[in-house]
Amino acid sequence: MAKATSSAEQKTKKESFTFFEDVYEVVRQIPKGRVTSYGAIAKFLGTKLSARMVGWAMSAAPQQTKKVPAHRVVNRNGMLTGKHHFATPTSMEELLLKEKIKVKDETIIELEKYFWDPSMELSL
DNA sequence: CTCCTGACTCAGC
DNA sequence: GGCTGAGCCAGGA
Repeated sequence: MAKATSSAEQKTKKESFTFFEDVYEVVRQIPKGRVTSYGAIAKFLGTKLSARMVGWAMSAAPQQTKKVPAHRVVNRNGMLTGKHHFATPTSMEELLLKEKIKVKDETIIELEKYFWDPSMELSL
């Protein structure tokens, strides 16, 4: 999908943050009660080899003007690896539980059931 | 400017 | 079957 920031994406300053916006945008499009992995987003953005960048971009998510449901983003195993980066280490789990997502021991149960692949959903 | 680290993932042992 | 190493890009010290 084309980004609406095409005009604001000019190289006036830096084009690096483009990657960040893409990540946030995808994450924002995650339906309620669904989750995705860094690798899925990374692959969707074409940086499949750098899933770290996705998670790293998430660390800057709260810095963004627009809120990003980073709690819906987990690692490939469904583990809430980034819960410690939230306001509280339990906020992520609680948010997921509110989404009717089963979380046990910092890990999402039946991840494939809640899994939401951007390259699949947004591609269709 | 160089080195290290990081919310990941895969391959190898 | 669990641990380690390497690859990825970007930013901070």
